[in-house]
Amino acid sequence: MEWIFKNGIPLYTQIIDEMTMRIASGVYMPGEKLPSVRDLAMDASVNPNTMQKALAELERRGLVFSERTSGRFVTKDENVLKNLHEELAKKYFGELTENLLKIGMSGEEIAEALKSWLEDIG
Amino acid sequence: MEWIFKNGIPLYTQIIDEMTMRIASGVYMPGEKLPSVRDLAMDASVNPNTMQKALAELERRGLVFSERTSGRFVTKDENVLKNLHEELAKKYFGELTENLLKIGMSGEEIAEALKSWLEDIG
Amino acid sequence: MEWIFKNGIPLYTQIIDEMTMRIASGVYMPGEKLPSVRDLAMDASVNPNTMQKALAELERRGLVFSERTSGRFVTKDENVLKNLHEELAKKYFGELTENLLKIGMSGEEIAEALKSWLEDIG
Amino acid sequence: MEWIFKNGIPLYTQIIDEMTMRIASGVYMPGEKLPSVRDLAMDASVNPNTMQKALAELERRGLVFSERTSGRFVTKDENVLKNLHEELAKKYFGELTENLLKIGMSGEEIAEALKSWLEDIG
DNA sequence: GTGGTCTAGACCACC
DNA sequence: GTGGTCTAGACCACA
Repeated sequence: MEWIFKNGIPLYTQIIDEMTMRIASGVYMPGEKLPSVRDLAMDASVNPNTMQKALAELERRGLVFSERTSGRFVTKDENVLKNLHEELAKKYFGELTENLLKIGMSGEEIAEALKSWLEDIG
Repeated sequence: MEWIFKNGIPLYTQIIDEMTMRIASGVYMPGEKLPSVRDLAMDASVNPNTMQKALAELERRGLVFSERTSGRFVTKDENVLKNLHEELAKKYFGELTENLLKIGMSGEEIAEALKSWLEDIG
Repeated sequence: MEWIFKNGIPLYTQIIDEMTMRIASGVYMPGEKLPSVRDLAMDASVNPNTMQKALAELERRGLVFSERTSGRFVTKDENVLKNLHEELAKKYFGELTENLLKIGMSGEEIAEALKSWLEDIG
Repeated sequence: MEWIFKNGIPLYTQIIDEMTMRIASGVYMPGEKLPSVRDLAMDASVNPNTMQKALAELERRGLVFSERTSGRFVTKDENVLKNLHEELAKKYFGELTENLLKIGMSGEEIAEALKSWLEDIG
C-alpha cells in the first residue's frame, strides 16, 4: 500500500476502502487473522492511530471483529459478506449510471445497455 | 476547476478528460466557440502552455478544430460525437466489469444485484 | 466536568454519556450551538482529540451534527430526542430490574416496596 | 474483590456496600459464619483494619453479630433482612426516579411507568 | 505481543 | 475562529 495526497480524501477513509476491497475480494479470507494494527500501519506507512481509526470503523460495519489479546479477524458472517458484495455492486452501477447520464444517455437506454452487458459477460 | 496533482496523473491529462466530458455532455455544444486558451487556463488555474497542450490533443482527436483567426470550436461532426459517446460508454462498462471481477462476484450474484438495483431506481 | 479514573471505563465513553445526558435533559437544547471542541475539552480537562472522539460518536448516533466552519449543534430532530428518552428510560428500568433480581426479592416483596415507596413520595 | 479508589469514595464504604449486597442476595445466608476478618481482608486485598471498620458498621446496622469466641455471623433476624430488602429497593427506586426526572419525565409519568413495569416483570 | 486509550502538538480547509 | 486529520510517543489490561 502506498498513500498519496494528504488532503482531499482522508487517509483513514482510503484505508477503509482498501481494506474493504481486500475483504470483498478475498485477499483477506473470512475468519482469517489480520496483521496487527502496528504491522498494518507500517505496511501502509501510516501512524498506528490512523490505522486504528480505520479498523474501528470496519469493526463498526461488522466486516471485522477483534479479540483484545489475540488480534483482529475478518468476519465469518456470510450475510455480511454477501451484503458487502451487493453494496459494492450497487455503488459501481450507480457510478456507471451517473457517468452515462452525464453524457446524455436516457435512463431507459442505460437499463437496456446494462442488460445486454450482463449477457455479454455471461 | 481546480486541479490537484493526484495519483501522479499529469495535469494536462486531467484537463483532456474534463474537456472531453464537457463536450460529450453538451456543456460545450457542437460548433460552439470555446473560450480563449488564456481564459481556459485561468479558469483552470493552470499555465496556458498546459492548457495549450491539452487542446492540441483534443484537436488531434477531432473533438475540436481551430480557425487561425477566429478561435477554437467544438466539432460539428456528428459521427465524431457519436463515437465519443460510444467510446466513453465502453470505457465505463469496462471499469464496471473490472471492478466486479476484482471482488470476485459470480455471474449469479451480479445478475441478482443488477436486478435489485434496477428495481431500486425504478 | 471533572473526570476520574484513567482506567476502567474510557474517558471518551464517560464523556459520551455525560453529553448524552445533557442533551436528554435539555442542558443543551435542540438546535443549540455547542461550545467548540477545544472549549469542551478544556472544560473537561481532557485532550481535544478525546473530546473529538466522543463528539464524533454522538454525531454518528444522530444527537449532534456539525457544520465545518461554524460549529456543532444539537439535533433538532424530535424523533431522535424522543428515542433517546425512551432508550434511557429502558436502560434505567433494566438496571433496576437487574439490581432487584440480584438481591433475590420476590415479586410480592417488590410490589410491597414499590407501593410503600410511592406513598412515601406522595 | 478488587478495590479501586474511585470517585473518592472510601474503601470501607465500598466494602460495606459489597458485604451488604452479599447478605441481601444470600451469598452469605442468615446465621452463616463469616470468614475471619483476616481472610476477608486478604480476599479484598485490603488492610485488616479497613475490613474491621466495615464489619463494625455492619454490626451497628444489625446485619451481622459477633460472638467473642467463635466469630462473626450473619443475622438470623428476618425483619432485619426484610427491612434491608425494602431499603435497597427504595434506594434503587430513588435512583431510577432521579434519572428519569433528570431527563424530563414528570412524577406522574414515572409512577405510571413504574406500575406498568411491575406488571411486566410479573 | 495484542488491541485500545490518551496526550501533546501540528497542520489543513473553510469562512 | 471552526471542525477535522495526522503523527509521535506513551501507557494500560489481558493472556
